[in-house]
Amino acid sequence: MTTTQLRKDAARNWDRIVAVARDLVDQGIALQLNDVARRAGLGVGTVYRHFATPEALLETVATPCLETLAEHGRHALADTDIRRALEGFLSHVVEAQVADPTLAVVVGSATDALPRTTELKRSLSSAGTELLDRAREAGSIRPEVVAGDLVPLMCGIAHAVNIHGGTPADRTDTAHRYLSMLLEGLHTTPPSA
Amino acid sequence: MTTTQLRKDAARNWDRIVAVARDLVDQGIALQLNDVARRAGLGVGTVYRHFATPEALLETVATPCLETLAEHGRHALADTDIRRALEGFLSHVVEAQVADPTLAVVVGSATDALPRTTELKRSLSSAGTELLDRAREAGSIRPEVVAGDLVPLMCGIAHAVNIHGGTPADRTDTAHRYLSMLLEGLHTTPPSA
Amino acid sequence: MTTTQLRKDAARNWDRIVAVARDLVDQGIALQLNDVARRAGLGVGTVYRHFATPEALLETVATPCLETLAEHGRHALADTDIRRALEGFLSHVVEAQVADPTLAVVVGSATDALPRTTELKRSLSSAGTELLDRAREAGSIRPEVVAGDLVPLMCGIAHAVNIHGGTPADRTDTAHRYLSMLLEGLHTTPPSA
Amino acid sequence: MTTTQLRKDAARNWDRIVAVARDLVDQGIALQLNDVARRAGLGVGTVYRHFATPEALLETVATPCLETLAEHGRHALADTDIRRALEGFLSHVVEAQVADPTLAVVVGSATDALPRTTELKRSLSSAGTELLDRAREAGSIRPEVVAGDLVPLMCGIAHAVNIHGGTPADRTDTAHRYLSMLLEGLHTTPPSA
DNA sequence: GATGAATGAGACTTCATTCAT
DNA sequence: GATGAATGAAGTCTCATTCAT
Repeated sequence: MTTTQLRKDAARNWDRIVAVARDLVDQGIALQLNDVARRAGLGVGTVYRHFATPEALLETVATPCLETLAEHGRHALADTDIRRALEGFLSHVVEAQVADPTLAVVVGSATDALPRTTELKRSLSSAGTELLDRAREAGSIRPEVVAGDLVPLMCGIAHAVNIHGGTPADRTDTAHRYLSMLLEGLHTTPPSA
Repeated sequence: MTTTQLRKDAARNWDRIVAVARDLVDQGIALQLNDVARRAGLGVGTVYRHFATPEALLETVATPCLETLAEHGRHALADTDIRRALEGFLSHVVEAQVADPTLAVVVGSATDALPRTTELKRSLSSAGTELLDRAREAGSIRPEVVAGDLVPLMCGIAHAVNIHGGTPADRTDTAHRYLSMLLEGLHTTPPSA
Repeated sequence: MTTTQLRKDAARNWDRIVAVARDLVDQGIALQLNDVARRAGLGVGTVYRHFATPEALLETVATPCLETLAEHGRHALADTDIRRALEGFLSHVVEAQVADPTLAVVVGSATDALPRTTELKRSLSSAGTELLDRAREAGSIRPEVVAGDLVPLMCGIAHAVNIHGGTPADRTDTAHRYLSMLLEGLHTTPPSA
Repeated sequence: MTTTQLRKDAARNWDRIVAVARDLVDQGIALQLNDVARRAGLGVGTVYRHFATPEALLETVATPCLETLAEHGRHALADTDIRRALEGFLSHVVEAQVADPTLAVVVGSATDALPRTTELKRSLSSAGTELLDRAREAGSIRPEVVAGDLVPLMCGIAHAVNIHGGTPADRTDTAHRYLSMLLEGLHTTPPSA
């Protein structure tokens, strides 16, 4: 019950808008509320009523992914293998960012349009921080890496993958390669030592 | 003498346009030729005569930095310390990218507006490739890192630094930290081993 | 009722735009959507919403005349006097073209912006073709005149009248004179023989 | 000696400009003095010095054709076969107009940029008038056709041919067909009677 | 709530003409 | 005379947002 219950038709419109927006971002098309409205077969005003700004819509589109990632974070925190926990979590994050163009924007942005976004980003951050701190305390991570570096580094990898380009499968591969390079660098000793 | 030498007044305008553009990009303002013309106190047509597209102007603004980097590349190739050569070169590249917002765009773009840009980017690429190959052959770089990864990774670091934020000095620091993490990951053995 | 019916205010604007455009073409001023918007006291966007291109507006302005001509064509086809039918129809066409500058452009253009225009031009063409074929079969038209000549010849007469100039009344006279010369030439025997 | 003798280099430039302009009009490209200058490898100022307006250049390009036609007019006036004289002259005029896009514009225009153009147009007109008057007096032309109709009718035919379209050869054919239709209409009795 | 017409600032670009060199 | 850089008005078109229906 995060919000007032919408009337049934309003809810249907909300769903259509979000679905259309999801399609657009997946095709790499920038969100324009007019455009979204036209494609959804709705009036512009309706879209504006539901989403005051393009950012709000974008964040709404990104929310399910963020929720999934937050869920992964919670699972990772329950993992007793400290190293595997951190690496698995970061792996999920990078994979998601590479697969979903909205994440890079939302995660990298300093300001949020929706409280829910802020909440989810905080949840992700704190999971990452906790996992990193544990690893650092366990001596498997170099001490100069701090919590505030995680988000930038993940966004950096996503960006590097975008520059590198390729098919979706290539991109996932590249993302894992880059992440593993970075992890090498973060660790005090190579994992395969 | 109908060479590429500009008339004195035209050269003055060219300089003003580039200077204004440089100011704008340093302030993080997107280049718009109309806007540049107004701020430079020139007619729009004048700006268009010198720079057919915003991209051409942006690349012109970036050119001096690219030239400096290319020069560094040539120096690095003359260095007999293979590891120092590569690291020094990458360090310069990342520092420049972090200090100058135009570089990230120009280096990361798949297409160039000016032949000079293409030439410089190629020069940088080949220097990087050569340095990387030498290091790999010397056994100090993991074999899975290939030449095509250098540009994406440098852009990724620049992006990470932008997300991290901070004062210019902070940003330089962060860039070096991130680069050294990456280098750790690229190397077969830690440098301080 | 999401039909093509415009909202009342939108319809009022549509009418104003078309009226302004009609005034302009009657004064021999080329249609420019910006100009039309200014004169109609509307935003440019409004004009663009209604008419994507100057051509679409021009054709809309021409449409009523084309419809009247098409109607004449249908009447002429019902006339049992084959010669009178053809001559009356062409007379109407030439008179209209001379009185309305939009017709020459729309009729003479190889491409149409509006489907309605294409439809009307086709209707006119087929009426003309049918009337001409009947006359040729009746032996009153020289066999070398084919359907594809009608439109060019009508446009040619309109153009000749424009070159000749004069008051509107003069122009109508001239048009009839030129048409009757042409008809003399088309016929196998002079009508007054 | 219609003009002050040009310096040799100026004459060379003049020739180049006219040659380039001729090429352009033959390709159906509108004359723009900037464009002409660029293609001629000359400065805009040079073109402006020689031709104050695009019209002046266009008329200069058309001048040789007009002179040839005027010459034909003089020959026709010497022909004792009155009918052949008129038809031959008009045939030349129409053929020229169809082959050379500049003629339609220059002949159809009410105002001239160059005195030479006015002179040539007058010469053509008077030849046409004289030939027509002779034919009318000889009783072979309907009395209602007056001298002022010749230019409009020739332009009308040229325009009709343009609308009709086709290859250059087609166009010449069409022009002759249309002219012979018109001549049928102008004559009191068919020529083949 | 839903609709979509209206708005108008503002970006981009072209081009005829002038004038300093 | 020749050059071509500069000008800037004017046109085209887009789009985020508002508001009457």
